Amino acid sequence: MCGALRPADSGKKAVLMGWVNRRRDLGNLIFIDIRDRSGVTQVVFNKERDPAIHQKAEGLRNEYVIAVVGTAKQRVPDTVNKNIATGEVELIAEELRILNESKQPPFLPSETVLPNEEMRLKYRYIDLRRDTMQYNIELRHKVALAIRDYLSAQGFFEIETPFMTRSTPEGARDYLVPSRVQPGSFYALPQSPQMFKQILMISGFDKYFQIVRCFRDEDLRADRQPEFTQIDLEMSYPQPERVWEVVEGFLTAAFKASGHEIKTPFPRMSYDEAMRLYGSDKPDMRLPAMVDVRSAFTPEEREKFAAAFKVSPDFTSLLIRIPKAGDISGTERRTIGTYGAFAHSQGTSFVSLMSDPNRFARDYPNSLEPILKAAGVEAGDLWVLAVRKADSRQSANQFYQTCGQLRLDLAQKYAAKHGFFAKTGDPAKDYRFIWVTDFPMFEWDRESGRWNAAHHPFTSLHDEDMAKLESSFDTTSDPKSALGEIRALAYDVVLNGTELGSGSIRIHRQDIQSKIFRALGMTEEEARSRFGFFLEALEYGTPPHGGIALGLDRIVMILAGADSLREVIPFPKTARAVDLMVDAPTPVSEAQLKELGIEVKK
RNA sequence: GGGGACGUAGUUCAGUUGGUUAGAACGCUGCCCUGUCACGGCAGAGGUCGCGGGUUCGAGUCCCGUCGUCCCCGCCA
Repeated sequence: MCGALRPADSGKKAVLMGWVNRRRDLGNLIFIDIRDRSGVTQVVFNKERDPAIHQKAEGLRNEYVIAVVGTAKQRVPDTVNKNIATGEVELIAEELRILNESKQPPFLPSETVLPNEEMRLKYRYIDLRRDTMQYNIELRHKVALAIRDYLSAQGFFEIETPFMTRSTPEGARDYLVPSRVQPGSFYALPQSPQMFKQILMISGFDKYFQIVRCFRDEDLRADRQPEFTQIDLEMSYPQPERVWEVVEGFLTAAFKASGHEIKTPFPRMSYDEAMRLYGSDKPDMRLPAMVDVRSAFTPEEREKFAAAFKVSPDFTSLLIRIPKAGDISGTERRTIGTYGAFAHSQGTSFVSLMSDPNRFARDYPNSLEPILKAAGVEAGDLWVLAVRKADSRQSANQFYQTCGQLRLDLAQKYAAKHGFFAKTGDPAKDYRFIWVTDFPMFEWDRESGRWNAAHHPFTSLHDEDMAKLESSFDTTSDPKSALGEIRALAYDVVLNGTELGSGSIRIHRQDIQSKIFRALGMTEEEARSRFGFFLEALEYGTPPHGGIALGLDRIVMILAGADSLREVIPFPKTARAVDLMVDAPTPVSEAQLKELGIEVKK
């Protein structure tokens, strides 16, 4: 391998095969860096020593594939290259074979500046030759392997489930596959193997996992691809804590595989708390929480503030703190709230911001100190007070969420100053995990005017909330229904503000499952027609069970320090869900369509 | 569906107030060079300024449309 030679090998014969990474032609002396996935080695062609082979080497160009036979030699001290692992040796070429030539590539893998992503994706095979991509793909392999090994050792079976299955209720849009044998009918690609893994529990495979591709036809983001890989698992008879333990176990193994020792158990926080403190159900714990400072106002100044901002006297006032943002000009301060997700979410329309410390000190001199103290503000920190406009129809949670977005926008803008997103080498700081628990069971869907399952309709609820469920059947089309207060036995694992995975304890009794469908405004007949097979299965002795699924791509992305899933997926799709290399999707022939009984509207 | 950024040589970019022949670096071609390692030196080739339309005496530059890539909102049980 091209990255393997060491001083101890000097004098040995070696055969290296790989690409010409760089050539340095000094005339009678030619150096070639030969590269494969393991690294690079310098090969020397000396005209004096061997004119024939030297002449052949003159014809070498970037990205030619060659085989070199030679003798490894320790370099003399002042010619050592400390930048590469093989820098203390070189290969004295004795035989050179050109295995294949290369056209001039649109860009070179050895180039330090990246071409734009369109180019990288179109010529992905060249892009993947680059060090970082080779590293990321290797990392992905190691992480997946570590997880497989861990789960297998814990008694989990990896079991495959169908890709061609039936369209699932609710959730994301399905990718559909037309049936030729039954024209007009379609398979759907799984958004997740949810029902199959529950069926596996009913089938007695009490510990299941699968590293499996899932498909969702929704718009893409940097951390969302239409096909992505989940670490999916399910087990019988667990408390949530047991599921968390398994996840913490395989994440420990996965992080160890990439050289990081993480600490378990992860901290836990309820959904309500996460919303109040971070304005998000996936809090980024690397940054300070938001603090409600309303009680730190003096009574008089609270009145004054409420009047000035036209809010009721018991207003919620969140202080968002960005540490060490340093001096910020008035002009810059006025742009707060005009960029990023906060502006996009129309936060400015119902959230008022106060971000001028001088003005605040002037108008509320007696409250300043207690407020800054309550929020832990230190010199050099940027802080913004956010209050909800009185006439707003937005819910308290929407207010928290919007403030949470502002918190992230600001943190991103001043990342270079506070440095909380930079890797320190200390896993306890670099990787802030948290379990978010007790999600709401249902969420109101304004468009369809009914309640939806927040997680999915097979999620269990807290025993104590059962009464609320049973008393709410008359209010299933009321946005103020008590359904909104029911807590699910659902949990997310979050890392640095990214949702890694989501799971729950499932419903294992048919009578409770029916009640959930009723709450979702579904009649018995509708439920039967949509997943009758599943309801029937529940009636044949279903053990209590629960599980979770984690995004492998996201885990690897964070470990790789990448900003996009495309850096850890060999063949990803663009924001318009196009594969630029193979040019998919494409129209298909009339004949193909006809066979499937499909007519395309133009 | 909506908002924003970008699109100039093979690649990464610069291109002033609209003004004569559109530049640089890397890559490419040729020549020189025996210790380079992002080798160096000399010479050279390489451009439908994404595409279409408009304004203008004159458009890479201004306007409209369109296509593509990226980021975000909506969406993502």
